[in-house]
Amino acid sequence: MSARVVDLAPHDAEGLGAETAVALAALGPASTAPRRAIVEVMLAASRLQTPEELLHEARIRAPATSLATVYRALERLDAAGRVKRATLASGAVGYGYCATGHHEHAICLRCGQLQPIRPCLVADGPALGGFRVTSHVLEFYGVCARCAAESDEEGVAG
Amino acid sequence: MSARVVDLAPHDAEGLGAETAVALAALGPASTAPRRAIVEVMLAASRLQTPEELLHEARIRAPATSLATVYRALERLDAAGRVKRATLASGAVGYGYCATGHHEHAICLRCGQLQPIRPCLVADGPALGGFRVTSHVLEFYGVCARCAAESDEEGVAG
DNA sequence: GGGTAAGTGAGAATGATTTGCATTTGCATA
DNA sequence: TATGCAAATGCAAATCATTCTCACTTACCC
Repeated sequence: MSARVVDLAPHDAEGLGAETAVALAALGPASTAPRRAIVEVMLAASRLQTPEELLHEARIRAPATSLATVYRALERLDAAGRVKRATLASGAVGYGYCATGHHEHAICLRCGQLQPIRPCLVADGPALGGFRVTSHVLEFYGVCARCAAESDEEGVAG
Repeated sequence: MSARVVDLAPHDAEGLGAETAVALAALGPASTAPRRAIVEVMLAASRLQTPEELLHEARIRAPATSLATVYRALERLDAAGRVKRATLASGAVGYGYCATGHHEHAICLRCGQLQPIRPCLVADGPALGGFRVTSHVLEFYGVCARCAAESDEEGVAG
């Protein structure tokens, strides 16, 4: 990557409305309360969440939502290439919404923060010795600025 | 990636002996038949294999090997950063040995072929807006040359 | 060769994820 | 606005990869 300047994309509130529509479309033609709730929760979050967490949040908006529906939604969003799944340091599995459809992220293993990287560092196009690339994933794992600051404090304190 | 020339690394038979030692060391101080079998199977394979497949192959070399031991080995190798885990197109989960410790691969979703990319396209070093990178993963998903050729034949035939 | 800690196999347990099915809901049409 | 139908849902049971338990075996150091 040499000295190329790369930024983490800021959380983009403006695009939320349009992206909500995209996500709902990925779930199917019907717009139901549980689907809207799940999609809104995932879009509002800037970090990976467990299915249980998603369920809890979604129930605030649509109380009858069930865990099965959360999984069904994740399955469809995943089929549409819009879901990032990762195992966090705690061992829990987190899911996050991937608005760009490009899978280049910085993932904090401490808090699950999921930040897209822009511009994309890698292109899909080139053939690798006859290998036909259909998609790619670039992930940087580590500790986000906030978690790093917290652990620094702990280090001083303890 | 612009027009940078990148190659898939050829399967490196010469390094197998040394790498076997590295892998066994990652499993612990004792050199047992099941461990040697599992490591040899993983190193000999150029593609992702399911735990069941690994067990089957390992039993050819060490008949008493059990699935639990395969998982135990995978766990330790993973802790050493030497395991690549991916879900294939079939839905099966495949594990492969990652000799370089660098996780830059081309993965064929059809047959599970796992080829390291050299040289690495990405460095761990740079800070992403305060994000401390500890590791990264770059994966190109697609269809390897052989599977592509096969599906072309099918296309002509059918 | 003997002692001991580590490694192992078998099977049970676990827990995330998926599925079946009766019921409910959204949406198009009358 | 009322109605019909297909899609969506909740619940609970089923599935299945993975992990754990424990009695037994093995590798390794002395």
